[in-house]
Formats: sequence, C-alpha cells, structure tokens
Amino acid sequence: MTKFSDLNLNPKVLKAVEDAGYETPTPIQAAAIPPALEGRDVLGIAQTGTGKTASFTLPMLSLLSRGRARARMPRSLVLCPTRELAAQVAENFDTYSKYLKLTKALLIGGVSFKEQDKLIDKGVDVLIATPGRLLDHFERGKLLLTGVQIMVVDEADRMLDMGFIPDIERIFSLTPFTRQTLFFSATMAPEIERITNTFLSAPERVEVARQATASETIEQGVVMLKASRRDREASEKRNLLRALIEREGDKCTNAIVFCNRKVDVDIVAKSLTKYGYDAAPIHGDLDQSQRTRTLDGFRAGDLRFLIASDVAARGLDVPAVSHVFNFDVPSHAEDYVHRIGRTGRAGRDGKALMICIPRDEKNLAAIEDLLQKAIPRVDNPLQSGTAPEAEAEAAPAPEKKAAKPRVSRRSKKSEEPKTDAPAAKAEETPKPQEAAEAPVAAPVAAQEAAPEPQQPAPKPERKERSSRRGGGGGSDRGRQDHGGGKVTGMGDHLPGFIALSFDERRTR
DNA sequence: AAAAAAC
Repeated sequence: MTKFSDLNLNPKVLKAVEDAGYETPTPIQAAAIPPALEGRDVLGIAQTGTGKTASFTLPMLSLLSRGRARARMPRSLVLCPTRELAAQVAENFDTYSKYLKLTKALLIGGVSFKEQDKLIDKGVDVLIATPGRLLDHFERGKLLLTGVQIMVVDEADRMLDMGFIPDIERIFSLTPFTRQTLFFSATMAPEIERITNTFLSAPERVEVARQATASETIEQGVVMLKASRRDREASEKRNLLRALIEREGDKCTNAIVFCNRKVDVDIVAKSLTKYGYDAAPIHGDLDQSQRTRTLDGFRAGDLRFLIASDVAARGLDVPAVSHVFNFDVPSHAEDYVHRIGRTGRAGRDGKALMICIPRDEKNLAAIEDLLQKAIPRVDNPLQSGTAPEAEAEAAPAPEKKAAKPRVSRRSKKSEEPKTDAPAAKAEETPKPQEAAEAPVAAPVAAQEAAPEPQQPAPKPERKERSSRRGGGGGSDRGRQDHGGGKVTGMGDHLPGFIALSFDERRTR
C-alpha cells in the first residue's frame, strides 16, 4: 500500500504530515498527488471527507517550497466558495507548511482590507480566497495574478450553485495560461464540464473509488408532523425538536441543527437558548467575527448545538458530531446528503433526524429517491403514548409553571432578544386553555412552560478535541480518533451516489 | 425558494 513517504513529497512537507499523525494517503490523495507533483493539471471528482484538501495542499507546498514571492504577485491561488471553507484550507496550509518558509494570505469578505493588503504587498506564496473579495482586491489594483503558477478551484459544483462561475472564469483569464490547475468538484454538471474543457489542459482525471456509503454509519429517521393549527406549525416544530433532543439524551453530545432559512436559524437558536440549551446560530447574515467565533467554539467542544443554514452543510471540517437534526427538509435532495454527512464521519456512528411537515413531503420523496432507500419513520415523542414519562423527566413540575403567566417578565423591553423572532413569542406565552383542548398540544404546553435549563452534555470528551485541532487540523478529515477501528489515511465515508462515475450518475 | 458571496 502506498505511503506518504512513497509520494515524493518535499521532505519538510512529509515531516509535517507525519507530525500530524498520517501515514497512509486516502485514495484521492494517492491518485492526485503524483500527477500534481509532476506539474500536470488535475481534475478531481471528490466530495469533502475524502481527504481532498490535502490532495492539493501537499503537492502545492512541495512545488512552491523553492522560490520566493514578489510583492502583489502571489505564486499560487486557491478559490473556495465560502469564507469558512477558505479559512479551513488556510489552516491546512499552516499545518503542512510549518517547516517551510512560505507566506500565505487569506482573502475573504467580512473582514477589513487593511491586513490583507499588507500581506499582499509583502508578497505571498499562497493566496486563499473567496471569489468576491479576490476580485475586489484586483479591481483596486492591489493584486496581480500574472504570477500565479498553480491555481486551485475547490468545490466547483458549489461555486456553480452559488453563481460564481462567471467570477471563476474571469479569474482564470487573469492568470497565465501556463499555470497548473487543480480543479475539484463533487459532481460534473454540464457547466462544470465546459469550464474544465476550457481551462484545464490534458488533466489527470481522478475519481474517488467507491466506498461505503455514509448511510451505513448514519442512523437516519424522519418524524412526520402535522401541526394542530397552521399558525402553530413553527412553534410545534420547535417543541418537537426539543423533544427529539431530549429523547436522545446523553447520546447527543453535540449536534448541528439545519434550517432552510436564515430567519429560522435565528429563531430556533434563540428558542433553544431560551430553553436552556447551549446553542448558537451560524449563517451568512451574521458578522464574520461571530461566525468564526461560533464555529471555533463548536469545534472546540464549548458549544453543544450549532444551528446552521446550508453555509455549514458542505465542506466544513467539524469534528464528529453525534447528531444532525434537520429542522426543515432540504429542498435540494443532495443537500440532505451533505447535511447528514456532518455526522457519522470516519466510521463513527451518527444519527440524523429530520422533521417533515406535509408541505415538505414532496422534497422528502425526492431525497428518498436519491438515496434509493426509504428513511425510516420514527415516532413523534410528543404524540405517541410512549413519551410522557420521558417528558415528565425533562420538564419537572409542568403544572405549576403552566399556570403561571410568564408575560410580565417579558414585558420589559430590555429583555427582548435583539433579533426579531415573532414566532418565538407565541411560545413564550402559552395559553393553557387552548392547550387543554387540542390533543396534540397538551404535552406541548408542558414542555413550553418549563424551560428548565438542562445539563450540557459531559464535556471531558469534547475537550480532547480542541487539543487535536491545534495538533494539525487534518484535511477533510477522517481523524483516527475513534477507539480501535482502523482508518486509512485521512479518508472518510462517502454517500454512494457521489462515488459513482459520471456515466453512472448520468444514467440514474 | 433560499443560501452563499463584495463594498
């Protein structure tokens, strides 16, 4: 079996890889690194979690190890669709370049130009950027791309989804045509194929081998929810979410809760917080500093629940989470696979639970169609006869609190949450009489009225993770952090359909 | 239909 030491990497890069605890490359690394080191273009068809990041980071560093950058003329360029992804790639470069004297700059939006300008002026070997900010720098005349020898496009299919393709084409056209191009995409949409035909020259095509599908290590379930009244739907979804979390108990050490809309991310995060859960939101409308802080906290194990839009669905290198909750059914079936792929990583067990309301049944069917498998229906803990005991535990003395109107406390303006959460307000003033009438609502009211702060999950295990992070970051990692099980290289498990070849996928 | 990304 191939080892990193067989790949002809620069010795200093190899040393950093070994320091990080890696010996055996993943399939995509083994296949992409040799041609990349020879200076060839590479077209990588791979999903996050396959070790993709290292498959371009390691050869790039090796190739750049000699030479020096000139002012405003970066020698290489990595383009990523989201800021978090770019930051993550930057961390990877730091990890594997620690024995080299290479300079690096991260150009992403949401932060000041000043620092970025300073770095560019000094000259950088590696520039990691999101397209918008990169072009912004270029248009200010701060940046010349004519010195780019290696260009990487990461997650091209997502760039396509986000409308970045014109930007990518423009950036390509600003770099010398003699550059080496490493291009990665999870799928090969016709538009992507067109770009690669235009900008890559005789690329080595590297597809990840078929592997175990994510669904084999992820236990999936969907709860069907029909709201008692249409105007209560949102609130009842939140009740159900809490009940699902409670039912998982200690098994749920940390989780990502995905919502389709940014407003709902805010509302759900606020609602969970109000009920004593350790939760924080992340989506594109939040300050970059807050996004970074939240994500770092979650990675470090200081935050138990990350409430996220699809900004966090793909590519993010989050340590194994025990659970993914889909508060909404994603409307793109493929997003489901990406979302639940945040759990069950590196062969660990994971659980993915989703809430489906009648309106979402069509999307659910599309997901099952894609998976070619039905997602097991699971009981609604608030409706079935099995749940009440569990609930009583979770919500001590509900009778007392239910009777007590909590409106007065809320009437102080100063206590209003900053973000407007109209739907959340309905929750805060439960109406006992109505609750008694509706069969569904009775347990709901009990839950609502008892925002008993629950114990955060035991922390010791999660603390460990924070130390690992400093230790090397890995790539799209499959860290060998689980007990005895053997993991090869930095690999991870893949959803089956992603591992299919182009032709196979086309015919599906 | 929404999310992401530039000011």
